[in-house]
Amino acid sequence: MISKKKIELIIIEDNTLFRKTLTDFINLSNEMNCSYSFISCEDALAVMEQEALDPDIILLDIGLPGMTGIEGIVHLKNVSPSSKVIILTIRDDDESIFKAICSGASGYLLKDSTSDKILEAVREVLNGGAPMNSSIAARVLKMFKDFAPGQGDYSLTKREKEILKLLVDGLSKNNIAEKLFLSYHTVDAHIRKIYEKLEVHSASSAVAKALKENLI
Amino acid sequence: MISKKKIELIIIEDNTLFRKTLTDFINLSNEMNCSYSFISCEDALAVMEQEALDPDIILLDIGLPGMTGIEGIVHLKNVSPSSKVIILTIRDDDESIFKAICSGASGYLLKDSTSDKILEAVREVLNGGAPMNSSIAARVLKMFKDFAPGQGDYSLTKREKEILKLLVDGLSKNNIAEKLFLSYHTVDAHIRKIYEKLEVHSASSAVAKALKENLI
DNA sequence: GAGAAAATAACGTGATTACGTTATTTAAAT
DNA sequence: ATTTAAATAACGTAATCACGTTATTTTCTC
Repeated sequence: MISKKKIELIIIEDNTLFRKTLTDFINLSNEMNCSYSFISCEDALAVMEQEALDPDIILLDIGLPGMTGIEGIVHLKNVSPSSKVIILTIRDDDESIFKAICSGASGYLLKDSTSDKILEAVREVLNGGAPMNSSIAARVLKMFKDFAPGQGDYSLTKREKEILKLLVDGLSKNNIAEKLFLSYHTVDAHIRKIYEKLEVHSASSAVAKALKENLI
Repeated sequence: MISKKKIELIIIEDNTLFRKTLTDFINLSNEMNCSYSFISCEDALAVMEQEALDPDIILLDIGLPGMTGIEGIVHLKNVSPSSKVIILTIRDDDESIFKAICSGASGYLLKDSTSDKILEAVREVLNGGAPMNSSIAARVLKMFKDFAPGQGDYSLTKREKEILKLLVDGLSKNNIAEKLFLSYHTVDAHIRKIYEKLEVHSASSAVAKALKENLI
């Protein structure tokens, strides 16, 4: 039999039953291996540093004694940059999801996921995917939409957009004129049109509107 | 046998083979029904309006003759507001994903998904989830992170942040002075400090930096 | 091919800004 | 208790800006 290198996991989870069950399940498969599991990020970090662990995947709970899993992500990625983190938690509030994603989690599963789903998620992450429960995905989409700037359309022309872009970059009218090989007056005229269309009266406001509503 | 109301689907897809195969597969299940399928949004909209169709789910391709699926979402939601749209496409570029989400898609599947996955996705959407391939989810997360502002810290003081906020709102120095019951000179001094800390030389640049890096 | 919109350019002026420089009074930090 | 940082304020000036007004050329669009 050809021996293929197993996927190395570590689990950080304070619920002993859940941790043991999951660890056992993983070790039953012959494609994955979990030799280390911890009840806190602090423990995990200490051992990982000492033993130079570099797991493929870290399954991470959020509600942990000591630092939260979310705080832990950054530290874990520090001692083991190539590890991918999959959050495995009961928390499905927007803030947890948001922070986990922003801290660099590669997946986000709820604890009611079946063990099979969890193993599948591990495979997906290693394939560049970002597995998550569809209810989590729904929240992410909602937050995403909320962030996603209200693509207002002020029917700016190409030139106007170009000049607005340069305003956003902090250039003065003279700078812009130079850069575009235009007369100062032309740039001035364009900027007036921009102000008119955006209903503003200063470069700052135009820049603010451009950035807030993604006009560029 | 108790007859339960079936989930009503419509499919908008210009590839005939794919459309027929999927329609047949759906109709084989006894929980879903697809009596209408179309090759373009225009066709779908016309019939839906005329026959007052109100499907639970619309499976929608992006690359269609006439208007794109993405453009179609808004119109479809218009004639049938309660319908949920699941995008079913080969396109996995950021722009398509972004626009689809912003237009109100409830799910985003690639065409290489199995028929079973598609039916599962339909159920998930009706349960409030947002099914998507994990590769799509990964891109969404990436975009999400990119949006999620890089909380740069320029150690602005409370007052400086307050004034920066007002600059973003488009107020002039005099306006700000009035608003905060300060002398013009004080505001001027604060703004200079802000410029120094942000390493900029104009209000526009400060505003741009503030918005890009969420300093306020 | 006529009309509309966009892009180009000019002149002037009062308002506003950016910045050099200096200084006093609180409020933290050590 | 003393240094440090923050908040307040002032004067002056050259540069820049916002905006009223007008005008030509180029490029769409119907």
